[in-house]
Amino acid sequence: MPNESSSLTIGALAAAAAVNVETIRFYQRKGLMTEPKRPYGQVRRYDEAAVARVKFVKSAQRLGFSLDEIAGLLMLDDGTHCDEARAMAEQKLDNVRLKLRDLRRMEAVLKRLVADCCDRRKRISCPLIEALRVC
Amino acid sequence: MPNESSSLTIGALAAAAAVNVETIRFYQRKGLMTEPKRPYGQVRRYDEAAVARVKFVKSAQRLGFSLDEIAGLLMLDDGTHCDEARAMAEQKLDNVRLKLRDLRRMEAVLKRLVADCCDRRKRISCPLIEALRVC
DNA sequence: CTTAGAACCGTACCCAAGTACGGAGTCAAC
DNA sequence: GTTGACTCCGTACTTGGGTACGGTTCTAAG
Repeated sequence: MPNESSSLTIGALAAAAAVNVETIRFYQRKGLMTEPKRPYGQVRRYDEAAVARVKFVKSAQRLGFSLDEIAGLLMLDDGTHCDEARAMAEQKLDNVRLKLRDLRRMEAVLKRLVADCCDRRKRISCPLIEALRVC
Repeated sequence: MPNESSSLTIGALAAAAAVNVETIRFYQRKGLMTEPKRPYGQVRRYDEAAVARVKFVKSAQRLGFSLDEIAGLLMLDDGTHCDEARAMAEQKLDNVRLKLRDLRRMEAVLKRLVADCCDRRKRISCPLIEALRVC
């Protein structure tokens, strides 16, 4: 009984990555996951790399990347298409830095809001909207 | 002819905030914008605060907040419900800090990818997935 | 062997966040 | 006072990212 860690069924993979089984199948249809071989008859087996991949997709999504963009990011990773990969990475990097800039501003605003909120001596006007107006 | 800056039609508002007219109407239906009075017969007029509000919604969206969350953020702003506002702001702040952490990691990874990409002496393996695995 | 619980597969359905459409009303300019 | 652009409103459609369903096939345990 081959009980290597690299032998997860789709259900085990989904559980390990904390997503729905249907989500795995959806990602396969979208090309975000390759469908692995089927060493035991008709049932596919997945390894730890697949778990990492699904978790990566979920992380990148939380950062606001679309599945199409994530597919692009994942392609950077295969070693070939070096120039394209570099160009994409540079563009994503700009993208990420813009998000960072906005988020830092948001952090500052929320921090101030929390600090000043119930301090009625400092009457706050509208720091939230004000802070993001400069975009 | 009252040409005050606080007298935009919906079309002018949409243009000023760089969104579709339908989006403004959609936000009104969602309660993200209040429908203003109609000083000239049947046509609504908007002011600069409305422009700021729409831009705020768009900024917050880029940071990954949903429209429902943004509605919550905007309610923080009315001065009342101080305790709730504070609690929401604190929760959002945690939220924002998590995003910042992930994005910084992503920035580092992409930076390295750009630097190392075409340098075949340093054979990169899989920094992208690796970097976000720890979530 | 049988049989319960997965996996497989296609198709249908769902929600969020808009976008498009079409008919009716309004307004400013000519 | 008509024309053309704009507004209003309701309803329908679209896209992205899944979820659910239901019939069939596997597979492992009893």
